[in-house]
Amino acid sequence: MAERPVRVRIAPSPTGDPHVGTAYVALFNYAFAKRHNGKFLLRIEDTDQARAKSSSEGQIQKTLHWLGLNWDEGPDCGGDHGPYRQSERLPIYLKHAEMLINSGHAYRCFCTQERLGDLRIQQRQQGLPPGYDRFCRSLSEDERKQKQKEGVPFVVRLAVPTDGVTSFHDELRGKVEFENHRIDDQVLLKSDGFPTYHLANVVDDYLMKISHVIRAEEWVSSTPKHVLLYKFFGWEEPKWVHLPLLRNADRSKISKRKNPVSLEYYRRAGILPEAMTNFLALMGWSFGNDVEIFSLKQMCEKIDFKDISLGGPVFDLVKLTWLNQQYLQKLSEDEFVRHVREEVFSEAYIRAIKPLAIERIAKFDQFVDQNAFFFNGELNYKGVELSSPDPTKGKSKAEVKEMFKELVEILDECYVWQLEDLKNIMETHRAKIGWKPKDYFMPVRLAVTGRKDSPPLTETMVVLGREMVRFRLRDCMKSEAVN
RNA sequence: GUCCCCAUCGUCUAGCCUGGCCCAGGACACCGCCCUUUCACGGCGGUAACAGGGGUUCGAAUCCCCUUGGGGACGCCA
Repeated sequence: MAERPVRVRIAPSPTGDPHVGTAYVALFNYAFAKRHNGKFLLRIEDTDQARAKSSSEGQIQKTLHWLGLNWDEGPDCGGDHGPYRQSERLPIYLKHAEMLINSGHAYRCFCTQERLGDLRIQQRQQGLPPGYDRFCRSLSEDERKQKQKEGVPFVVRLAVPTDGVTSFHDELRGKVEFENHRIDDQVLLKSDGFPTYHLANVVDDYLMKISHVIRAEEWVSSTPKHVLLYKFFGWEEPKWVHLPLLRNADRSKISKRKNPVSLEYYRRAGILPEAMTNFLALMGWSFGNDVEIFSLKQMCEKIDFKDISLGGPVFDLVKLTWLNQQYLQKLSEDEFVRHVREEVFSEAYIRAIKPLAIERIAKFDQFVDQNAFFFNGELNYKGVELSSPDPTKGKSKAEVKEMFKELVEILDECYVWQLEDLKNIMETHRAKIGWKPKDYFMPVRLAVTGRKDSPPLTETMVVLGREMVRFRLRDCMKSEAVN
């Protein structure tokens, strides 16, 4: 097998905020491309119509640029293998799905969501692994034609061989094998005509001449489906590289419930991009010779899969902070001033604060003290009274904590961070649990601002931003104020 | 539950492939000392790990097997 030119990609799905996991995988792809004089592409996987968010793609681009992970081909800059947005490639997937149907490697499935749901419940009850029972695979030609004529909605499924073994070589782990009878007949084309990840990803990787698929470990178990697709299309497989998964402190897969995962949060918190990429590089990879502080460029010169360890690394804010300090200390005076001006006291931010602050100050020298919480990251909740010591007059610590827990979860699902929506959300929540406004809003105010005398709460939350508000509520829940 | 992956200090890791140089090295955190009119930075030192059990071998953190533990996947999400 001749060595192909290195072409790798980061293929984020534009749902929600750009994620540290995306940056992590992007970093290794980028470094590997640079190391081998290859190309690094950005491809937007927006095939989930329900979850795709229009603002997200721009955020992803902005954030990757912030980190210095610039791509050679992508939706903004083009390239020879575009378009680089999957929603613009629909006919391609349709054509390939048809190719598979015609070659007998895929089939139309007319089963309803209800039937599939029932099937799953049944299988779970019987202790069987959930999966499609291949009902439609044995439909006769006439039955199939009849259903199509009637216009019954259908999906296209992969016809996985019922016996044999599918294996692949993972560059990090070696040979990984799966018995075919355990592989589900994966949906390739949804009933809305959009492809699933599996089809779109394989087709695009092939058409975009991707040489190495460097992605997170969560994909290992679906790789055999991808291998099968390459085989059925008669295409040469890429090299497979599955990076370890970033973890929460409890070692579960990193999640927004247990960690700030939004890159935007880290940027706002004053983490320098150099520190972030350096830190991410340390997750699973080591530079060698006990060197811990190195630039992206240095990493690009040295990256090698053999230096990646496979234990899932815990994303440790403390070490990130220390690393950031190292970079911060080395900033020149000009860089320092620029950063403080543009990131900490940016004009836009001060303008946003102005209407909230103006009523509460008589002299400018009061501005900083009154509004410090707009510029701080974590707050100190020591001695903050969120609850009432007298249970007849207010809520207990436990009640406040429970309320925060609920609110945080509501806020987690809140993708539009806008005044009216937020007001409604919180008012609805308050009404639902039947708390008096004072009992409800004061603890939230204290958690979010650290003080009783703040500007209007919801307005303040809007200015602080979703990530900071979520972070502070969570942080407060860990403090002695509610425990 | 089923399949797959993983396993060195609390955390990130070096060493493992090519057994001996390892009673296991570095970093973060923590503790102590020094510097210092404070704090921080910095310097020096310390506590702390080869998950367990079997093999193989003169010799195992390193190779093999089992157990245990952790994680991931099992969606018309990616």
